[in-house]
This record gives sequence, structure tokens and C-alpha cells, in this order.
Amino acid sequence: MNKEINKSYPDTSKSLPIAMLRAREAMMLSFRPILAKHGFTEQQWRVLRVLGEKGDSDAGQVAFDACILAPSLSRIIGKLENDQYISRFVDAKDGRRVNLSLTNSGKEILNKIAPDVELIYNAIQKRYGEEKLSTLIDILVEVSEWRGR
Amino acid sequence: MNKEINKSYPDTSKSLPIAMLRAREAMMLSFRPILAKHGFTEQQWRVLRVLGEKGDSDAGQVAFDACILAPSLSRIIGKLENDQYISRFVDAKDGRRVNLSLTNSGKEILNKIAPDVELIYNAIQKRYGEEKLSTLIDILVEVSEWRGR
DNA sequence: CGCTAATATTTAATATGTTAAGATTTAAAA
DNA sequence: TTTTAAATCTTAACATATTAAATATTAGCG
Repeated sequence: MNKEINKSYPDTSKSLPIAMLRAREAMMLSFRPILAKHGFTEQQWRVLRVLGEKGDSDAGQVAFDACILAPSLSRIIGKLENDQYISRFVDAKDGRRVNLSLTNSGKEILNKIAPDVELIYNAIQKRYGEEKLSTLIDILVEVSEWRGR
Repeated sequence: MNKEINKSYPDTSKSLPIAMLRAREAMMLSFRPILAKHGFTEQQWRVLRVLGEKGDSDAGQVAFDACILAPSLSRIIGKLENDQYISRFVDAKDGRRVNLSLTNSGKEILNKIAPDVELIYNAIQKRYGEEKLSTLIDILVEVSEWRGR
């Protein structure tokens, strides 16, 4: 029996969370090696990207933007700070907040890796079409606003 | 400055993987409490669902269907077997394979939880529309076939 | 000023993700 | 047949995810 045919998805494709997980995994199989080559995990990369695009932010904001829970983020930024990619300092106006900032080294590595990531993304876009992926992202962003019940 | 406005997504929304992650997280915030109420994690639930829909399968197939890596699956099925929800036995024809099967207890808990999950899904469908979600799943399934480069 | 509630972060405990290595079985090659 | 390689699953080690609890700081109120 053909192995490839046997390896087809069951009817859990009706499940939105599972469908999103599988689609995401398919893409990450291409993206992860690029990040790994530079010694970054998915989560570390999301933190760097979010900081790069939105500029300095407090930890809570970064956690929200990068979809990482506070306890995980604490360790991640601990490592990124230790590796000199970001700096961390208590907010002057609000002693509760911890502000995060990309170091020069962090900005450099970001600009170094981003093109490789773009390359993959362009290949995906070429295969499935700009319009379809655009539709996909639009719906995903809309659905991201779901807040329960 | 308004906190809600400040808590908006950065331009990482251009990133398909991040968009999928955020959308998935939004839904799981509704689904996870239901599973937790019955003592299951996301991954354990996916294993049960996949087995329930596709029937007995070997571990490799379940890992693929549920998007769980083999080492993680080994631990998960160890626990599910210990809790009597699934049974595990070496394949008669191929001693390398381990076949997994839902026990009666596993089928029962599956039928008990599924309706609660459906309830949430129907609420999501009611809000965003059946057609839009259908389009979303179609594209996700299509993109899931991406195999790199 | 002192007290309490709210917000942010960290710690702790358990489960999973990830990579590499080990063990067993099967298939292929010499 | 003997050896070699490949496939499947498991174990190990470390990093991260998740939840709850502990800690620290601020804001609001008496």
C-alpha cells in the first residue's frame, strides 16, 4: 500500500484549531531551519521581530504581540539579554513595568536573518497566489478578535 | 494613552505563521477550559480525537495526524494508556510498529466532551459566518500541503 | 499616611517541544 | 547468508508551555 496515500489527514480537518496547527506546522518546517542555523528558536525569533517592528515595549506588550505567556517570556528575555540581543530596564515612570529594547547586535541579526525568511515566504506566495494568501491573512486577523462564548 | 489602542498587533500580521498562531490562540482560549475541566491537555485531546475519527492507527500515523512529534507522543500515550483511555500493542506483522486503539472508556469520554466543544464552535460559526470559516479551512488545508522550497 | 486592590513579573510544578542517541525489527546489499 | 542500511519507537536532556502561587510596584481611597 502506498505510504503517501495512507498518510492523509482524518476528518479532524473540520476543526479550525487543528487546521491552523497543521498549516502552521507545514510552513514552520521551512522556516525553522533558517532560525536554527542562527541559533534561534521560534519564540526567540518572534520576540526579536516584534521588538524590531514595534520598537521598545514593556514585557507585557511583547508577550501579547508574540503570543508568549509571561512566565515563558521571562526566561526567553533572560537568555536574549544574556546573549546581548536585547536590553532590559525598569520603566522610569512606572516601576512595575520592564521595558525591552533591541541592542545594535539584535538589530543586526534581525536584518541578517529577515531576507532568508522573506525568500521562503515569496516561494509560498508564488505557489498559492498573493490573493489567496491575502484572503487567508484577512480572515485570520478577523478571527483573532474572537474573545470567547 | 488608551491601553486598548496600544494593545494592537504590530506589522507581524504580514507573517502567516504568526497570524495563524494568534487566530488559533484566540480560539483555544475558549476550548482549553473545556478540556481542562475534564483533565485533558490540548495534545491528549488531539490524540483521542484522531483515534476516534480514524480508528486504530500506529503511533507514527497518530503523530502525523495530531501534529505531535514521536518523542512527545510516546509520553502522551504512556499516560493515556495508564489512565485506561487507550490500549497499545505491537503490530503482529511488523514488530517495529505500535498500534493504538481507543478503549471503551476512551470512546465514552470522547462522546462526553465533544458536544461542549461543538457548542463553542457553533458560536464562532454564528459570529463569523459559515461561508467565511469554510473558506478559511479550505485555504488552510491547501496550504498544509506545503512541503518547502 | 496606611490600607487595599490592581497590574506586572517571577517562581514553582507538571506537560510538551525539540534534538540526539539507543534498541529492536525489517529490508536491502554484498 | 551475512552484513549493512533503513524504519519505528523509545529514552534522555534541555528548552519552552501552561497554570497557579508568590513577589513587587503602583493607584485609589479612607
